[in-house]
Amino acid sequence: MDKTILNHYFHSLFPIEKGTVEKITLAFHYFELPKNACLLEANTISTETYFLEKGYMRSFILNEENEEVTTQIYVAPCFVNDFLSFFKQHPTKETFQTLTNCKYWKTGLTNVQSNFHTIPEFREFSRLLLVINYDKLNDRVIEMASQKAETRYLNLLKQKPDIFQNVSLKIIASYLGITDSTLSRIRKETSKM
Amino acid sequence: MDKTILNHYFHSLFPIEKGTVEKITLAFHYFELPKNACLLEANTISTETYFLEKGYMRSFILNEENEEVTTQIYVAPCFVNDFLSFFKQHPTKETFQTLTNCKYWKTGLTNVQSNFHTIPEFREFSRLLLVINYDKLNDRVIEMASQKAETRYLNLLKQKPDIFQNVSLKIIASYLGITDSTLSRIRKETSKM
DNA sequence: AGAAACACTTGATAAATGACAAGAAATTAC
DNA sequence: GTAATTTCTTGTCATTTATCAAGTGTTTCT
Repeated sequence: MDKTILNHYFHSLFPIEKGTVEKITLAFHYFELPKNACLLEANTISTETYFLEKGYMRSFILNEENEEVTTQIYVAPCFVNDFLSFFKQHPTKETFQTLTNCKYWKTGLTNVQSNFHTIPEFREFSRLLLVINYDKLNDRVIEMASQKAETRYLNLLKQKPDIFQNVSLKIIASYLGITDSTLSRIRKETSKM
Repeated sequence: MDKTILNHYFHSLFPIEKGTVEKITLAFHYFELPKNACLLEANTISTETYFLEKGYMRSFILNEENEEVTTQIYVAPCFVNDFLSFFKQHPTKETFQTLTNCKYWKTGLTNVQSNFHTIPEFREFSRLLLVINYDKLNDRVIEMASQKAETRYLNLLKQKPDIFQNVSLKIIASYLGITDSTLSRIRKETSKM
């Protein structure tokens, strides 16, 4: 199997020698999931870390009214993780679900731990992955707290335009923290501009 | 200087042998700041990591209208960091400011890096610190996207009751993503219940 | 002590968004 | 290919929250 995209992702985030990257990705295994499949279910413990090579997916939780609240939309290529569940071996709060057919690479916690403690570059990479994800989430909190729905929509449209061709508006709306009716109206308004 | 609280914080997050913790905190230095002082200014590069031993502080950004948006409220004891700025040596987006007199321990990036690469338990601790902070932020995004202001206020009141005695309502309001007038009305309403 | 700045509340009104329901359009299933 | 299901839009109306402005009380500064 061709690990070009996976290997390149490591390179792009932190400069690692080619041989070292290959050593790191040696224990990554390929698999695929069809559309609307479940990668990781709520209330289970995440035992693997996933690299999404191709496709779109999301994570969501159920609120008190049993409505699905989309917490994240993932666009390949990227790592997909419930960090707390994986590293602390806690049950997940969220469910991870494919939105299109998806291609993945996965590896287990044992392998991650072994690499983390023996390969300095992998340590740096791991930390950077967390730091970058933290920063993105922080930006999203700021946006949620200080921008109105229309601005958040326009930002998303600019940052991840392709999700609008691959993810239902209902899911995008719940990711933006609004109802699908409101998103529909916002789209109508902004398309005039 | 007494590093009891600092050392204990390491223990509480991840089980580390006493001697190892003392080795880790050896290069942490004590300092204090008065109320309304600036710990870390926007557009500078964070060169140190901070442990807040006592006091209250916040981070904030300026939005387009030059209004301060509080991004985080910190209650001792906890680590206070701009992760991206510190680990990637990028300029900060946020300003970190004391809200009361504060007591800190700090150490530089060189020391963190040295510990990270030589002390396995410190690596685990560092990752856990990031993971836990990521998870908290994630919970906040979910709350912002799915709960109304009154619910968010009541949750905050339950989780960090003491900030209401130590932080101005204006700052708490902007942390909740609402105006101070709205917070004032919510408090009036909920106090009747 | 007095002035200035700040924090908090409250009123009136407007804007943003949600709730619910119905219908059209697209997709999926058999 | 048709029925069933889901997605998206739109209308009406209710709720939530913002805006602006005024007034009171509190802190800070000199």
